[in-house]
Amino acid sequence: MAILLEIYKKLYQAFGPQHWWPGDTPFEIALGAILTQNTNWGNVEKAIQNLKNNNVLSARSIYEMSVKKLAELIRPAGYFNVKTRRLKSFIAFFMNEYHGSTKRMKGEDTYSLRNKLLSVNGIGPETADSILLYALEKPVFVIDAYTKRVLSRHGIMEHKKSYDEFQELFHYSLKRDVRLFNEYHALFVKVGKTCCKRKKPLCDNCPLNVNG
DNA sequence: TGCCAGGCCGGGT
DNA sequence: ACCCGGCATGGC
Repeated sequence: MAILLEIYKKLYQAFGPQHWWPGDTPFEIALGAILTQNTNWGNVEKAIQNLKNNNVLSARSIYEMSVKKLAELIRPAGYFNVKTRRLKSFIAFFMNEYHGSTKRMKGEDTYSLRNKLLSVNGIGPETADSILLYALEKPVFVIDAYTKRVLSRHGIMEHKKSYDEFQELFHYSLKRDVRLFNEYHALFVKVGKTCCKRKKPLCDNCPLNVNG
C-alpha cells in the first residue's frame, strides 16, 4: 500500500509544510484539540486569546476557575457550555493523574494513555489522538472528517468505515513517524479546505487527480 | 444568507 | 452495533 505515501508526496508538493499544531505549548495544544471539535479554527483562536489576555492559560488557573467565567471566556469557540464541561473534565484528569505536568503525561505508555484519554468525558478518538500526536509527539495518526472525505472521494476507503479502520490503514501502511503523521494530517485539512470541499462533488486541478 | 467548521455524548432502536 | 438530535459562534 504505497498509495498512501504517494498521496502524501502529492499533497506536500502541492501545499508544502503546514507547521502544525498552531499552538505554543503542549497544554495549549490539548485545549485547542477540545475547543476545535466541529468548530472553525478561527473561533478557537479567539477563545484561546481570551484565556491568554486574562493570564489564565494554565491548568491550575482553569482548574480553579468558575464554570461561568470559563464559559464566558471560551464563548467564541461555540458549544461553550458543552466545551466548558469538557475542558473541566480533561483538566481534572490532567491534575489528578499527572499533577498538571505534560512531561509526566508524556512519560506514560501510549496505548494505556490513549485509553485513559478516551475515558474522559468529551474526549473521543480524534481529540485523544490529536493530543497524543501534536501535544505529546506520539506516533499516532489522526483521522478526521477531511481525511475520510478525501480518501473516500478518491476511492481509497469507504466513507462509512470506522475511525479505527481508517487509522489502521495508516498505521499498517506507513512508518510510525511523528513528523510524517504531523504533516500528513495537516495536509488533509489543507486539501479539504481548499479543493476537496463538502458540496463540490469533485474538483479539477486537485493535486491528487493530476496525472496519477 | 444559509451553510459550514480539524466531534462527541446520550438515548433510542 | 448503528442512528440521530443536540450543542453555538463567527466567517464567507
